[in-house]
Amino acid sequence: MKQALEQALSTALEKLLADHPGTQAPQVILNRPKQKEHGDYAANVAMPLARVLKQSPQQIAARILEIVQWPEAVEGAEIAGPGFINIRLQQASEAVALKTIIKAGEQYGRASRSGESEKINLEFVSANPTGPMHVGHGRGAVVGDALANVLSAVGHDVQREYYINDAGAQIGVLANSVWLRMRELEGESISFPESAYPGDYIVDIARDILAGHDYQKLLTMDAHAREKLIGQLSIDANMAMIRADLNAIGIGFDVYFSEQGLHSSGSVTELIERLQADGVVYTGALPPPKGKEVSDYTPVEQLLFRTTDFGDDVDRPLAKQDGTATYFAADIAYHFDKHQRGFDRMIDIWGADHGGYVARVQAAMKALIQADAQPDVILVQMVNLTRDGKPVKMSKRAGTFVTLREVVDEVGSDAVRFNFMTRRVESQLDFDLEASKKQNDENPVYYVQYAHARIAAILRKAAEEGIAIAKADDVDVSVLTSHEEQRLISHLLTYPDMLKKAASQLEAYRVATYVMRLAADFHSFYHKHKVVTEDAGLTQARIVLIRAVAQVISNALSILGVSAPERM
RNA sequence: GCGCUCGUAGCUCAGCUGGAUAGAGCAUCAGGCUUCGAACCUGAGGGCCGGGGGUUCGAAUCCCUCCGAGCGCGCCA
Repeated sequence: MKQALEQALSTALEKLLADHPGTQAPQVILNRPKQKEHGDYAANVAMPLARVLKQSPQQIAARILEIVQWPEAVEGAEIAGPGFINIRLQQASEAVALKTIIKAGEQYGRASRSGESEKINLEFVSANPTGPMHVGHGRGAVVGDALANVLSAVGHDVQREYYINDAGAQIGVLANSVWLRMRELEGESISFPESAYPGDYIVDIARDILAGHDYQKLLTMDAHAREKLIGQLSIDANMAMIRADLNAIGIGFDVYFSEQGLHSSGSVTELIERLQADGVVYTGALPPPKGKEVSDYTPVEQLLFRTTDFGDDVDRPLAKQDGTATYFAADIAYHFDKHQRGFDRMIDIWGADHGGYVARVQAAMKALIQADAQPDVILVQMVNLTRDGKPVKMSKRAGTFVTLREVVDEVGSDAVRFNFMTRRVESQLDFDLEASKKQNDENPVYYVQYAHARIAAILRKAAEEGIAIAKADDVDVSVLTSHEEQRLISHLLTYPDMLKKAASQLEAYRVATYVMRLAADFHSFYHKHKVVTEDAGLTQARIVLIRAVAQVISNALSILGVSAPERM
């Protein structure tokens, strides 16, 4: 319907502008007015034309209305306010679309692959394999997974990828921490250094390794080889834990990509050579950092990438003083690798604390590819964990660190996932453990699920009453004329557009706000109107309506990774 | 000091590629269950959209500036 109206207006505009050669017809975008008096759809096309045509928007709108050939369902259109064209549709003319929703089922709102489909690589979470994930990682995970669902839903081919930072100094720290705990478990008295990882999970890993390996042999083996072995075993253990924790909120990946692999395969060295050949690398010393007190600053000659030529603030080191590659060097190699794998587009979801990193990666890719190959980076702001409104103090060292797994175990996957999706990623998020456990107004996830369960209950009731649910095609839905019914119908019809917008803007939270509003509309309808009544025709029509509502709620929740229960 | 993000009702947030009277939940107050699930609904009060300037027919939305908060700023990842 919307498309038909836009088409009609576009055609009218073309005719109108035939008298004005050279003027570009503005794109017709219809929206749903907030107020019922403003009709079912509104167009503002006349207003931007006012300046070009040197006529008042009202005059132009009047001309358009003279020319336009509306589709049959249009009852009337009038000019209002500063020049809006408000379109009224015939009573209940949109209700027939309910049948399409029911027929499409889980597919409603989804688009299949088309010429516009892109092959997208979406990298998210990528938590270091040195310990458990915290709630901030959880937010990134939930946002990333939902975004992947949104992008797939509109027809893109999405690969979910996890970059494992299994290289660098932190792995040495991890190996050392585990080794110290192993020795402690074997009876040695160890003073645990501050630089080591303190968590209990380190002890667990140590115990597991001892169970599978001969301690005496480990003691006597070459220290370097031992560190490598224990490091790898510890990474594997942590990754298994991370994967299990992600699984607990229903998240999995298509690809786990190892940073270590980039080093061992020579990709990092090759990349640095490539950059050297391009002449964007030099040896030099960086100026001291600004605004941060560095007492022992000593300039160091190192291999620098001239990222300032590509939009960065300062040049960035590719190699450390000892000659080994920096994390940055590996990360460029990683992004280059993704590009070589043939993706049309890559999206990275990072925590806000990595914000300072965006410019250099994009600069690097610009230097390397000389095309539009920069990743879209989505920065997810912090999560402030509270309990009854009071901040939960977290300190890794004091052992009061709250992990994502603990939160999920306490409040449940659905509540965690939905609450993480109710805000834009740019906004910091307060997550209250107690409020998220409450099954009441403070917790939107149950509000939405309740609407779904309520519809299931009505359908059960109808079945008890012996009402056979008619095929949607055989039902006359034109009787759904009340305000509440019309509202629900028009809201249901915007679902595909909402999804498209969420995809194009990379804003999956729109699905959550959408489904909350839909649930609200349903609850209002429920209180005003009975579905199962004496009037058999009306009953069938309303059953079609609520089935469509349940379907869309279920589809939306599925994208968010939240269950749509029949009973609660 | 510089960069990124944010600032909207008492609280938490939508609305931001400019459009009509700025919305929702919580909290407060007043109502609603003999009737399909009250984990719900209806109504009321509550706003210099952080301050100021600009762009224009029109600004919460765009630009500049100031204030405030978070994050980041050498050879960690």
